[in-house]
Parts: sequence; C-alpha cells; structure tokens
Amino acid sequence: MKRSPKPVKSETPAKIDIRDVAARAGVSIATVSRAINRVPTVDPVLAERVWAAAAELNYFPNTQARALVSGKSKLLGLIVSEITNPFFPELIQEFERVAVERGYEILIASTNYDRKRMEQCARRMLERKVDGVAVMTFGIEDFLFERFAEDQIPVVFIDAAPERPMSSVLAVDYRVGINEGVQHLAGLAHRKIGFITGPLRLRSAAARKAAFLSSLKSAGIKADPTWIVEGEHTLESGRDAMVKILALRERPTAMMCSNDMTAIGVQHALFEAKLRVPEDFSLIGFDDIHLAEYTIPPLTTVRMSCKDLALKAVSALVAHLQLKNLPADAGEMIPTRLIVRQTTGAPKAGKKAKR
Amino acid sequence: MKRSPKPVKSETPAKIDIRDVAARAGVSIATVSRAINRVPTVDPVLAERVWAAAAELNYFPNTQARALVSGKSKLLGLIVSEITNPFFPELIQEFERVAVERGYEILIASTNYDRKRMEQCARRMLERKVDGVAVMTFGIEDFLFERFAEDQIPVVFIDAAPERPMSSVLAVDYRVGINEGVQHLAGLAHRKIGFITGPLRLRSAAARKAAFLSSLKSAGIKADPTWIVEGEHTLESGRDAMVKILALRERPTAMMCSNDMTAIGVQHALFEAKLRVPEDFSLIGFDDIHLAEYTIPPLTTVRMSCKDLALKAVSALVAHLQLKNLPADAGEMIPTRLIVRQTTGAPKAGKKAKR
DNA sequence: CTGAAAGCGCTAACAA
DNA sequence: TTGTTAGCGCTTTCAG
Repeated sequence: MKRSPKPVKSETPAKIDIRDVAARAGVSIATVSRAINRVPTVDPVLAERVWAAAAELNYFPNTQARALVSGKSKLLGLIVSEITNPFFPELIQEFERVAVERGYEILIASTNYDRKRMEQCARRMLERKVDGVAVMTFGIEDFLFERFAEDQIPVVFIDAAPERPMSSVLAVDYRVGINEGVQHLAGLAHRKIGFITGPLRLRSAAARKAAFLSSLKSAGIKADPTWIVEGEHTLESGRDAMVKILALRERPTAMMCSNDMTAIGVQHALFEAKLRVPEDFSLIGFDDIHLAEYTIPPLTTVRMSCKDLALKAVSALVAHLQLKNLPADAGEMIPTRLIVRQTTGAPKAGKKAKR
Repeated sequence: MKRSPKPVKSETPAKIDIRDVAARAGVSIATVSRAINRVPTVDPVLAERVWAAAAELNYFPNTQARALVSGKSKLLGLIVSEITNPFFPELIQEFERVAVERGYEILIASTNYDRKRMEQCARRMLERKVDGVAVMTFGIEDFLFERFAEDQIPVVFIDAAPERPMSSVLAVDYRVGINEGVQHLAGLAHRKIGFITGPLRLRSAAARKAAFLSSLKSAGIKADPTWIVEGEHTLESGRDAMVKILALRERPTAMMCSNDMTAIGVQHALFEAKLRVPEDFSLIGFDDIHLAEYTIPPLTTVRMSCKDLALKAVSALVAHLQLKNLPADAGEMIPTRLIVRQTTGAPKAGKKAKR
C-alpha cells in the first residue's frame, strides 16, 4: 500500500483537502464526508470533531470533485433573452436568491433574441452539466432542449413547453391584466387603441397580442390593424413604432405595449412629438418593472410578478430534481393585474363626444 | 397513466464519454484527449479521426472532470453590487461576451451593498474554484479577498485595490467627466450646484464626490454642504434626497448625481414638485446607462464606458492567468466624459445676469 | 507520436 | 456506526 509522498514543506498554502481534515479530526475521510454532508448516522461526537477541524483548517469541499462523483453539479442554468431589459435583472436577482438559498449556484446566459446564441447557451449549459435549466426567454426553439431530455435534465419554460418528461411550464395569465388595461382605457372613453407587440415569434409576445385582441373584442371595440405594430421589446423599437404610428393619417388615442421598455420608448417618441401624456395620449405598459414608477409621468402598466416567476421556476426545478418523476406542470397560473399610475387619462375632447 | 411502462433500453445515448470516442476512433483515450485539446504533436490523421468520432457521437468533455484534474475551472467570477441597477447588466453583458469568447464561463453574484452577502459571494466564488474574479462593486471589504491571494487566484478591482500579487486595478478617471459637467453648468451660469453622492463607504462614490468638490473649486464656486447629500445609488434615494433639498430654504439651481439611477429619482421628485427640467432646474447624472437617452427629458450625464470596464477586467484576469507573474496594474485609466442632452439649461432669470 | 497508468478530491458501496 | 476501497471522466507523466 502506497502513501502519497510527504508534500513539500509548509511553505505552500497547500490546498486543504478532505484528508487534512480527516487527519486533524482523527477519523477517516469517509467520516469527514458524511459529517460534512450531515448524514444523520454519524456519531455526534465525531461529527463535532470533524466540524471543528474543518473550521480550523478553513476547509470546504471541492465542488468539482463532488460533482464528478455524485453526478450533480448543484448548478442551475438561467437563460434570459436580454439582460439589459430591466425585467430580467429583477428576475435574476430573485432567482439567484432562491437558488442560493436552496444550495444551488446559477449560471446565467442571455440570448439577445439570437438563434445562434440560443444554441450556444444551451450548449454551455450542457457542458457545465447544470442540474436544471430555466428558459426565461418567453419561448423559442424548443428543439434545442432535446438533449436535456435525453440527459434527464429538468427544464422549465414559460407559457408553453414541449411535451416531454422532466420539463414543466410556468403559465402566465396574460388575459386578466391586459383585459383590465383595455377596460380601463375603454372606461376613460378611448375607442382608438393601438398595441405595440414584442417579437411575434416569441410565444409570450404572441400571447400578449392575442390577449389584447380578445380584450378589445369583448369591450366591443374594433381593432385597427394599422395601429398594431410589431416591436422588439426594446426602447428603440418602442420609439420607432410610435413614430410610425404618429405619422398615420388617423391616429389612435391610446397605446398598450407588450412590455415596459417599449412603453418608455413610446413616451420618448411622444415627448419628441411634443405630445403630452396623458392629456394628449394615453399609454399602458406591461411587466411593471421597478422603473415604471419613476418614468415621467409614472407609467400605468400591467404587473407580472417576476418574484413569482423566479420562485416558481426554481421550485419546479428543485421538485423535479427531488421527486425524480413527474409533476407535469407547475400549478396555478402566474397572475397579472393592472397598476394604474399617470399615463392614462380621458382622450382629448377634440371630436364627436362619445356619449 | 403512471410512468412509461417501457424502461429505456439500448436506445439511451448513455452518457458519451472519452472512452466511447476512443473506441470509435480506434485510438487510446490519451490520444482523444490530446486531439480534443489540440495538442500539436498529434498525428493529423488520427486527430481527424478523433474529431469525426467526437462529432458523430456528439461528444463534449466533462467540464468537472477536466477541472478536477487540471485545476482550472474555466470560470470567471463577477461580483456586482446591485444587478437591478441598469449599469450592471450592461457591464455583465459585455463581460459575458468577452469571457465566453475567451473560453470562460461566468459566475455572477450580487452583494446588494450588504456586508454579509459580500462575504457569501466571496465564498461562493472560492467554492466554485473560479480561475479569477472581477469585483465590480466599486470598492468595499478588500480583506475578504485574502484567501484569493493565498490560492493564487487573480482578482481585479475598480478604483483601488489592496497591494497584493495577482490582483490589479481598473482606475477610472472621474475627474475629467465630472469637471466637464461642472464647467458645463457654470457656463450656463449656474452657481448653486448640489450633489447627491452614492454610499460614501464605496470608494468610487467617495471619489466621485471628491471630483465634484475639486471641480467646483476650480470653477471658483463655493460648495454648500447642505446641497450635498448622501444617497445610495438608487431611484428611491435619489428621489428622497431631492425632496429633502427642495425643502431647503435656499435651493440650488442644479444638481449633479453620483449615478444615473439617482438622477432619474431626482427627475421624479422634480416632476412631483411640478418643477420643469431644465427650465426650472438642471440635472446631470453619471454612468450614461442606455436608458439615459430615453428619460424625459433625456438626461445629460457623464459617460463611463462599461464596455471598456468589462473588456479591461476580463483582459486583466486572463493576462494574469497566462503570464503567471505580475502585471501590476491595468494600463491607462478608464476615461469619462460629459454627454450633453436635455436636462441642463440656464437657471431661471431670477438673478443677476452673469457676464 | 501513442498508449498505459496514475491520480485530481470526493462519494458511495461494501466490509468490519 | 466507521473505515476501506473503487471509481467519477479526464489530463498528464512516463515508457514504448
């Protein structure tokens, strides 16, 4: 039986490992491992000694080694579409909090709505052997995640997910909040309401648009297609879309937007066009990012709780990890609701007085 | 329906590993390893075979195993103070881009200005065995990073760093941009200029304040301490600070802020107080986040390039990693400069006409 | 230039 | 309960 040769003098900080702890505590490495991992069958006295030794040596386990043998990396992937959209940092913050709380580290990647990058993200997650992934891009390219299914890695999606084991969906109830928005506008006597969508290949963007259309219908307002324009969920696209709409012969009196960034872009366009909000024009966003309270004037918007989203995402993942088999989907829907602030008001009198 | 009755058989791709590739290519695992890692001494023919086999099997190396044996995790840590401050996502995005480009994955943690969390962050980084860390919190608690020095893990700080091997500093030249701001205001005939600082225990916040004070002096303007209030680099603190200032008997005619979020908070307070910008009040931010162009009115601010910051941070880290020893600090300073938009104008006439 | 073999630090059978 | 031992998948001497 061999012994590893005595390491060089005490010069080097000499990477403390499990053996050092074992030696100091006078037990075997197996016992150290068990004590560290809080296996209940360890003699409390020994456990105590191990803990003390570990503390004195300032020891902590090598994650890589642990991951290699156990097969669990204790890493959760989080894929977002665009980290510079403030909605996502809020989501990330919460996700991180919950994940760390449950003993996971998180690996973030952003796709920037780019197909190539999405592929790369999936790959990076696979390479790092994440234990689970939350795909918070609001829906694209599911097929990229086939490999995850093969590897039995749980994935949580938003809005809709491929039928596959180990994957679940967080369903957002866009209807309610968006309908409240339309009703609010209608109550203010708006009849000409436009909508700036997100990228329509994203399921969530399509869903928001659909919710808008159906709300309009149930309010008895007819949709004017020229007032519905596709944006990209960015400041720029919001501004550009609004500029286009302002150039129309007949303008709407109010707009709803697929997210808050778009709405802020719209506010900017309105500002440039010297139109006052809400006197000349009403505006409703979506997401209720923290900033929405601080725009000028403060933005009326539909709130979707990113805390909820983050919490449910992590929970779903961890659930899958623990009870290996099947919870199919993640319970009730994520609610949305209107938050009225100051970008909505009655439309300008300048026309036939509606009732 | 319970679990699928059919237990998967030979169908399963059964975790492809280096051995499978070796077998398929008809070489030893050592050769596979070398080929994959592009060791130049491999027979091109064999290398080709290995590559082909790897591709066919859709193989990629297990990062954990690789990390375990090689000692390099190919992970770079990134510690930021507050991910919900839009400055940081912009920084992160760039950091991620550059890091991935150079073959590193990134581990993000945010401290929320909290001492405890900072400690936890450092620990998480250590546990995950990052190859290097960028501490972009603009300066606190250096001592937490002693362990990194012991473990020979390079660390890059902003503004100032402890004298230690394997660590470097990214120095920001706050002076220039802030001075331009003060000059700009002075040129507009403002004499009563206030400043909302960041948390002063942060070096960068202190540095910005100092830069403001010295700029004021060189403009021949005397600083009024009641117009200088400490904030926390957040929307709320900006608003609150401004509310306090507006309650003063004698008000300033212009404010500079330690960051853009603060300035946006100030805009909000001004809006609530029915003061117009820039007619009644001038305002300058700091950072030039993307959003600054979209506030109403668009924010005049001092730009600090986060792309620069990110690029230099990664570069410094990678440099340390490659040439094991000592480049001490990271070259020239990060510049700052004034971006004039629409929140600055001449103060209300109610005064002696300057010049 | 290639292959056999020795671990990296840890967990998990299996013994004791 | 605790210790012994066999790997986890890979890189890296060290012979051939």
